[in-house]
Amino acid sequence: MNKRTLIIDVATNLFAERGFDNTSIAMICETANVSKGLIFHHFKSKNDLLREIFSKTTELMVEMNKLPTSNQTPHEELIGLINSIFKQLKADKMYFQLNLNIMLQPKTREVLNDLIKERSSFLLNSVKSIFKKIDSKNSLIMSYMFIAELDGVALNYLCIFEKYPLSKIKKMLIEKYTSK
Amino acid sequence: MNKRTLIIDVATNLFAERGFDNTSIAMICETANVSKGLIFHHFKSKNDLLREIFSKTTELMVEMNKLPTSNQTPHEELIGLINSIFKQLKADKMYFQLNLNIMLQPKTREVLNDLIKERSSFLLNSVKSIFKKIDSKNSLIMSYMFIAELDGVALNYLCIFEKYPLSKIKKMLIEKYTSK
Amino acid sequence: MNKRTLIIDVATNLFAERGFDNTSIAMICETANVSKGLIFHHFKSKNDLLREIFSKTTELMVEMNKLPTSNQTPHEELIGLINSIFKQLKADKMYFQLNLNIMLQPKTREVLNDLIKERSSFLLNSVKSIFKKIDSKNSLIMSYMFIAELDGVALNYLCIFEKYPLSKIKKMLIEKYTSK
Amino acid sequence: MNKRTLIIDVATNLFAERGFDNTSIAMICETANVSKGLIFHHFKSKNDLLREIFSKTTELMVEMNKLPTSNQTPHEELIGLINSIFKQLKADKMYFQLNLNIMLQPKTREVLNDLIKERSSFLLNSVKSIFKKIDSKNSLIMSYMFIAELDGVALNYLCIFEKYPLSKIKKMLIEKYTSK
DNA sequence: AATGAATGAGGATTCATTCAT
DNA sequence: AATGAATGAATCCTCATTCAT
Repeated sequence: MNKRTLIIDVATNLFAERGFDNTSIAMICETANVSKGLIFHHFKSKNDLLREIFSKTTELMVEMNKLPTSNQTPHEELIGLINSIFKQLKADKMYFQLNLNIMLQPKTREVLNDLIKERSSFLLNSVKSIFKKIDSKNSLIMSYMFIAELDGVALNYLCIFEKYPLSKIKKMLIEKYTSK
Repeated sequence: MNKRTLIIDVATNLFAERGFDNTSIAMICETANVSKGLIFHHFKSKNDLLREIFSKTTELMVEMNKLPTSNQTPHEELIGLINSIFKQLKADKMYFQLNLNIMLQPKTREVLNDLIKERSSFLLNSVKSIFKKIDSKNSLIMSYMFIAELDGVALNYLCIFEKYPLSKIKKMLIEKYTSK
Repeated sequence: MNKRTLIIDVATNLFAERGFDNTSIAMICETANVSKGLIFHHFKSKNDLLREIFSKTTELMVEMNKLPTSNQTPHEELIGLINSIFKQLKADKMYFQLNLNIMLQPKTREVLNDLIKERSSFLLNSVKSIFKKIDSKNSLIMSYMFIAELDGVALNYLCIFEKYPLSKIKKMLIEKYTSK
Repeated sequence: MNKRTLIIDVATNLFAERGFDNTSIAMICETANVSKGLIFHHFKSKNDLLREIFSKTTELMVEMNKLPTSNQTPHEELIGLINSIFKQLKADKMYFQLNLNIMLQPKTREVLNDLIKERSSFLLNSVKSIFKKIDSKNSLIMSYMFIAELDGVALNYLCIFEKYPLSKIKKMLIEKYTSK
């Protein structure tokens, strides 16, 4: 594996597990078995490394949204979206936590400002393009609400409640967006 | 004003504006015009100061929930809750951000672990006691969903979207919980 | 018990157990259940407290040497001295360690300089007055040797060897100073 | 000269002159003209630096004991040992004081615990292997006594008496171990 | 005699980053 | 591409001491 990629991988995991501020370059070096020099050879700074990681995730999200949904009804599309998000939520807890984390911390927020805007407007548009087919007049507000629901569930599941009834919540959401 | 209280006040503001990790003790001292020693005289550590701040907020939330709602229908109670939360959300943006922030960062999360559990279970029970009067069978899951919606809105409003249609969202939520 | 005495007692124990530098005034306060102010009311400084403690020990040693030995031979006197020192060595390990400790550390050494000289010359004279009765010509050098032996045994017993054959060493010394 | 070695050298001198606790990292930096960072780049901690220094001394002692003594009688070996120790005692007063000092202070003692045991058992065995050739039955106790005498003399010379008759003491010891 | 708030200097350690090789 | 020595500012925290009450 390419050492540059290795560094990104290791850093992503450590940032997710320990937080950005609480992960030192030295720690990344030890875990990845590379020298400090190499990290600064590949990335301009620690912030730069974070930006790269954030971008990668955005790219992945964009990619996922390109999947063909041509012969699905908008409702089916929403269900598909819900399913895939809940699946990931379970699989990559840490990863989600990292993404919330760095968007909420003032310091990292500033560093990622442009990338956050870019990603969130992409997300909003993706969802809106589905809701438009259902109710073109209220599509914007319904998209905001849809995203809020999913983010809220993620937040509560990941960081607040101990025994979160994730599947029941999912069922409830699916029902809601099937019938409506 | 008591210097101890002053320190808490100043620290709360700085933590909210700059994040916990990115606020040094020195910065708190300068802002509050007290010596470093005094902070450690009153608080065992920086973490301890954070815990005190977090606890204070919880106390405030508990206090707010004690307000008499005896002659309200459960639906009216929910509307009241939504209204008060949206009002605060607008008034104390930074404060909400701090609370999300420290619950999401692994390091602070660990420090506050017990207090987070305590607060969230109190919150869940408060909401559940309202939903029980509406639909006792599904009260738990409906409470989780209600909290997720509010948290999601807060998250999106505070940290993700730039021009968030907060009042429209509020109206939508109130409608939802009025009719049902 | 007088609080002044209490402070001396507590400080002595802590200094012995943890070393002078590694014992903070705060720690003494907690252990003795007195305020910081009180310590500085009774003692000019931490160093002053140490001097008082050191002096107390010297006084004790002087006191012990006043015991009547009128009808003993000089050899019997030496045996008595050896016995009493070994007895104390076993009983007050920590206390001996403290005394060695503060005489060896440059910082505390300086603080106690005059008191150390005072004590050691008293000790030397005490021992010499015994040896004079045995061999007046070599009494000085024999006294130095005698003290070195006892100090060396104490040092090795207290701080260096794990299973020190203290009683065998004692027997050997007693034999040596009986026959000669 | 290698900077790592320089740091060890400077630290050794300062620890000896001022005591471990009373020597700050900053002081070492100034004296050695290196940055604080470099010290922590080469040594995990201040304690780690102390351990390294202590180990070095032990190594030196082990090395010295490897000198060929094949055609010497055991008595000659003892005399040689006494001579070399008294020579060093005069030459490296500070160094000896440091070694006594750190073994007596509870805090440093704990840090060096394993190394102290290692060194002292090596020393005991070295001496014992000589005494075995003289009096195999009492070799252990005689070794303990021999070490106690030397340590006691060192202690008294270095830290207690002002005008110590070192050469007379040495002569006395040599006589004792020649005739016996 | 006794308290505890308040200070400020100094402590070890961490860390992102640079640079010569 | 890769190393690791070297830096210096910043960080949390400790501590003896003072002072008003």
